[in-house]
Amino acid sequence: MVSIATTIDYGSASTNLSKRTASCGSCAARPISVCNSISDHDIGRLMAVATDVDVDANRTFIEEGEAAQFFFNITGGTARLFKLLADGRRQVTGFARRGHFLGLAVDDAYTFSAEAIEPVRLCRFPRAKVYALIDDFPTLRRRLLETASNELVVAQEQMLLLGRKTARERLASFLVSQAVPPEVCGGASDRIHLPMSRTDIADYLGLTIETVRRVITKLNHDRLIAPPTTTDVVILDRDTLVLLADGAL
Amino acid sequence: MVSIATTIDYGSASTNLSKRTASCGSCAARPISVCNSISDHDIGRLMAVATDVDVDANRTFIEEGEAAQFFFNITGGTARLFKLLADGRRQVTGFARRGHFLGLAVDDAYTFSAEAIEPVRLCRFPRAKVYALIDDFPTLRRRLLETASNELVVAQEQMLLLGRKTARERLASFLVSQAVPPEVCGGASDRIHLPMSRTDIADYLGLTIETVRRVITKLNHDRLIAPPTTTDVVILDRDTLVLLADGAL
DNA sequence: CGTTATCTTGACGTACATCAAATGTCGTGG
DNA sequence: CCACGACATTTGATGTACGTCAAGATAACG
Repeated sequence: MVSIATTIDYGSASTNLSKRTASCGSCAARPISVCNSISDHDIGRLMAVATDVDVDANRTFIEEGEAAQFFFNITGGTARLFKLLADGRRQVTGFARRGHFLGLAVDDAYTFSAEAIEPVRLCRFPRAKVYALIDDFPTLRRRLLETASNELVVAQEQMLLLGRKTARERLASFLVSQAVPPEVCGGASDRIHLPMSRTDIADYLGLTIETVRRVITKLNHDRLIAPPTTTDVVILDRDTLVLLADGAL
Repeated sequence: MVSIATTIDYGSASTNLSKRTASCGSCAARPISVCNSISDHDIGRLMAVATDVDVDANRTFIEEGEAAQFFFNITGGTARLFKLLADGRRQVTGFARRGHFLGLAVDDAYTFSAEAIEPVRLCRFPRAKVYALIDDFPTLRRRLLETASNELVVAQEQMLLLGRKTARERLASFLVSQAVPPEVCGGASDRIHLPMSRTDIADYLGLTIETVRRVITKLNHDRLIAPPTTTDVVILDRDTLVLLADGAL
């Protein structure tokens, strides 16, 4: 029922992970990622240790328990982050997209897995080299602390969702949270693109795919969303969804 | 059903929050908290902006949504951290004890509330003054980043618990996680002290107090724990509990 | 255009919540 | 020291939101 993660293969030529030197100047993630804490003048030192990596859809690029060799910055595509129980039950802890920084675990092993939902492009940094560099860039460490703190806030919000919200409230929370993907775009869009599968959404919200579907149908009947396609949802009544998400209805 | 948080009163003489100047030299939290990243030689600069605060049991000292004026370091006692929904449903996101650093939220407002479970002693720092100081102590920022990363790992583990574990597995996870409270103590103790109420435990595990009780009774019948008192549990079969917690049974 | 995975919908089961009442615990004051 | 009230804990009876199982429809993919 849950697909077993495939072995990770960073090196061989036959892999789907092609490598090349990163170039920050034209990077789409630069303006919104942690690396914008380093000036154009100094960015070369970071770029020198970075490698650009392509990951095919559904490919695992971080596996829980493996030695944490790298930090990653997602420069394109979307990934799911998750943890597994012994019998295969899965909890998706988050979705990561362009600009998301990964690998902050302090231990020597990753504490979660990451897979590409759609083709992903990564900027990859050897942890050791970043540590050697980081003392020269206090602004980078400040930025990393900000990032970790923000993720902590999001994680606590998700605990509230998983521990105390109804299925309907979980879906409302999810849709509202997904409604502002393009950081560049000024106002919040009401047309949401959902690259992840129903299974991913269910595992993110602590539900089953059937319940996700039934609630979506219900939200549609209640005129809160338009009839959804597999990958897109249009929000019709954002205010009500927000109230629902906060448990006020 | 859920008690409304009382108004916070830091200042008046009639409050239960007594204040005095902190003295780091004799502080029980110093060896295990973020402040151990600063040398004895430099600690005076941090001590100069710190205030020692006593908080009575069940008193709220951080309220979600309030302006985040302070960082806190718990030097004694235990606190519950939690978020509320509009109708009073509560999710306890964690328990904080001696050495725990609080207030990392980047926003200008706290994103969670904190209450003393038992009498708590806090070391309180004005955020602005810490920010003014922090650039002089890169080791402190590193330590804060470590702390935030560790909490993130714990938060993701809790998402797995809340989203995918059964009530029995949740209790097993909780008991195992609480079994190593004294950081100073070498080996893990099998006698667990639980200062929090059943309601706190239930709200932490995303369950009701009745379910918590029934599962505890069952764990006792199964000889995994000894008959518990209100505040203490003795683990009889840690290995089995760990397997249970990991979903392997 | 066939093959296969994913999604959808319905019927049914269950783990946990809710409701209700008895019992226990603890602080307070006589 | 003991009586009392308030509140937390415990236990049982019942309800339900969501999970499980199963079958058919749709979409993805080569």
